[in-house]
Amino acid sequence: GFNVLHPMGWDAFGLPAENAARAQGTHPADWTYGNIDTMRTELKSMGLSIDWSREIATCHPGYYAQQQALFLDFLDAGLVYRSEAWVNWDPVDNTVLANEQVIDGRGWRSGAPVERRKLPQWFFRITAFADELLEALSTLDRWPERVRVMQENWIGRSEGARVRFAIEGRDDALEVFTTRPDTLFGASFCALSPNHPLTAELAGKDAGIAAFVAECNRMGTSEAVIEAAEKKGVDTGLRVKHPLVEGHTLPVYVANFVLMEYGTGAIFACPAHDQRDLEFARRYGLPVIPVVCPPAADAATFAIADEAWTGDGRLINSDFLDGLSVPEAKSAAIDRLEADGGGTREINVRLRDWGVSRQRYWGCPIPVVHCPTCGAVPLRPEDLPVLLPDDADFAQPGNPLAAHPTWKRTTCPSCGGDATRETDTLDTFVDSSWYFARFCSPRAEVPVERAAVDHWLPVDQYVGGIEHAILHLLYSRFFTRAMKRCGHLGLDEPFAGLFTQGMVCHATYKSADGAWLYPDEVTTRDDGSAVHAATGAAVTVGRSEAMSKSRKNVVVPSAIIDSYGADTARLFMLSDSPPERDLEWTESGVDGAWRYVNRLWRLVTEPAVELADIGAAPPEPGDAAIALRRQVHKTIQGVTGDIEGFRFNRAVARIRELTNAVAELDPATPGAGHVMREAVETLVRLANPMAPHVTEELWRRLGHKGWLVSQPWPEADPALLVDESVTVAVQVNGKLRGTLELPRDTGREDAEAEARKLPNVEAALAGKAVRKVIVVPNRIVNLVVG
RNA sequence: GCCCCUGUGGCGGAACCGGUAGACGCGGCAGACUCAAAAUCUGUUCUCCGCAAGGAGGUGGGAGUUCGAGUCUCCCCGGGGGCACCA
Repeated sequence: GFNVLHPMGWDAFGLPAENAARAQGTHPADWTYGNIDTMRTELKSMGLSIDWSREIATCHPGYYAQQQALFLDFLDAGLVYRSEAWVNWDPVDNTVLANEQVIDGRGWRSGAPVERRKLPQWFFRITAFADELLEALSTLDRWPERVRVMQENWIGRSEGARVRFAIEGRDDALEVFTTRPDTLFGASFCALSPNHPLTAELAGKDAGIAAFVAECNRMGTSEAVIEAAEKKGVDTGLRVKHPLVEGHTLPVYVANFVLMEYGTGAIFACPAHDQRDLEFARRYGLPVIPVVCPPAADAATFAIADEAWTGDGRLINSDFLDGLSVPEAKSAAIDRLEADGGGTREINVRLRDWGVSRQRYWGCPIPVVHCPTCGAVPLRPEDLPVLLPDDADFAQPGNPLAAHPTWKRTTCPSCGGDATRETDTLDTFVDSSWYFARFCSPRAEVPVERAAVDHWLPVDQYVGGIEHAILHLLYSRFFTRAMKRCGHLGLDEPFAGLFTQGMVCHATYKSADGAWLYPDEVTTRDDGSAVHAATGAAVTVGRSEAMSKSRKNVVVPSAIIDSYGADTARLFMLSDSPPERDLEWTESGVDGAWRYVNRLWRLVTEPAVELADIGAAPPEPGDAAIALRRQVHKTIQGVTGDIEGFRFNRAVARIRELTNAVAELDPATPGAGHVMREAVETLVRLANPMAPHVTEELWRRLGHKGWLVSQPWPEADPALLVDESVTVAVQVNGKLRGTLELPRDTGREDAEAEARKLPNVEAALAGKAVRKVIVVPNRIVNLVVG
């Protein structure tokens, strides 16, 4: 009864296609469209009711041309810029690598040591929306809490102050960001990032500093390296003036633990209350002055040993801050700094602007040209699209677009002179950041038709894996806001409801030579050991993990559908595991679903009781028939609620319970034929979303015309949802001693009296005085004895 | 290190708001049908004591709140995930 848009599309640009092209000599487009055809066929065979008329592929010019138009709009709106940035550079493959593609400091493909390089890159100004993106998380009440928390952490807002330290003998000041202005009186030095501009300036004149910076740049950026790295630095010789203590100066170091990417790239250090600062201070013999006294400590004797105190307490050794709590002192210190011009209140975010340049062929070309006189010039909208050349050479390393002999040659839209195209393509996460909007008008000659998106968006129910919690879901939220700013959309949030489903997992198999094996290459012997089916060689069974092509622990849907049918595959996937949890794929589980589908079939085609004709007047039903009717209607209500709440495993369990009850009905019960028809039809209707094919066939066999899927969803009769009698648990001192069948809503006194009559209860009471009686109507009677 | 989630039979998992723990399924065991097997069907299946009726214990461990705790609180342990030299 709902008007539902349920489309499907392909996020089809990206590295795998390009790597396959390099490895197999196929064109990325051929490889990609071939895979799409295979997957479309498999999805269709599952019977997923997808609207294929809206199918899109992000690698199709019809899609990425509109993405280029959006890029130009964003550029106009100031949401795109070009800037130099440090990147991971693979010197063998001649490309930038994402952080995830750098393993132990080496390129994942080439194995070459990765270099840090500064390159001009295109950025989306996602930080312009940092506050909004954080604030609006609280409005996403149909999102999982943990996804909101993850985004909150990722944005990483922290409140603090920007503090200026005037440099002795110079006109400029060193600016630092701190969240602990309360500890300013405990400052014993300042430290610069090795990549700080001032560091670069000093390194030009000081070989010692230059050598230290070079050493830092050689160090990998991997977690393991950082973890093990010691806090090291070098004194610059510069001295800065303490902003709150007249005449007090602090030394300035370059330190390896200060990041250029966060804050101002420089810090002031209070070793007593920051562990890194403490380690650094101990190494270089710098003062450690406690300024926050823990609640349990004595201010007169409190001293720092090996651990910095980062908790709350009262301020000491801090002039006008003495005696204040940490939050009070933070506020008071900033007030003083603002009054003196020594600093300002500042909020910092961890979120960085989104670097979208990739030195890759198989992605959306960036619609910009580089002109020797005009610089980087965006194309005019009428110049779009910029299409990928079909004849790129994948045999050579590096970016095939840059290496193409003619593609990049063009003229400047501004001056008309010779110019070259931008050869970087967009990060594939850009492609997936607005596709949901494109589905509303998939063939439009503009990125989105406003009327269509106003009608359909936001997405009412989004479904995706938890792995998208930060990247895709944050980028899409940014894109929606950016598109709104450019007039394409009228809303801020793309996804009103989000459900994060689990992954399908399977054990992994490895042969003795370390090669991964597909599950169907492996058989299990009677003794439980696994062997290679063809050779009989021993196989190592690894732990179950998410199915992935690289580990070969995959079972292709078509194989299951071929042997069991789509209904069995669907039913199995829904049966056991709640959808947000990972699903362990086992053959035995599939067998169980297969048995159920067959059982349902037999129940309808060979019923134990002849089903009453549709519309025949029912006789006076027997008790068993009445009870089954009640269960039918409770099942309708339960399954409906379970489906709406994404508890598909519970819904399947309820359907199976009703199936069991139907099978147990005594055929001699008066009215059995009528209740059987109602029960069996209800089963077929409730099972239809899970197993559509067999239930449609059964619907016809039950004598109906037309499609079951077009029938309204069954509705429970409220009169049949309440039982006339209820089972009440009877406890003595909270321990179960028996149960009672009582008429619904039996009074407290009557319930207690009945409870006391139970033989077990009498024995348990055994003359003891009942001190207290708790009666929860229709549920429990608890007799408390002294 | 910080943050979040999670822990229930041999296994996947049920259990609304604190009220009969283990629904439903898988697997196992026993039986029916069969020459036999497969398929199917029936019974049984948390642990211990007991012929039985029944009793005792039991939701990672320990405390607490409560008439009553898988569910709430605190501490600890295990598993998973996120962030991380973030100032």
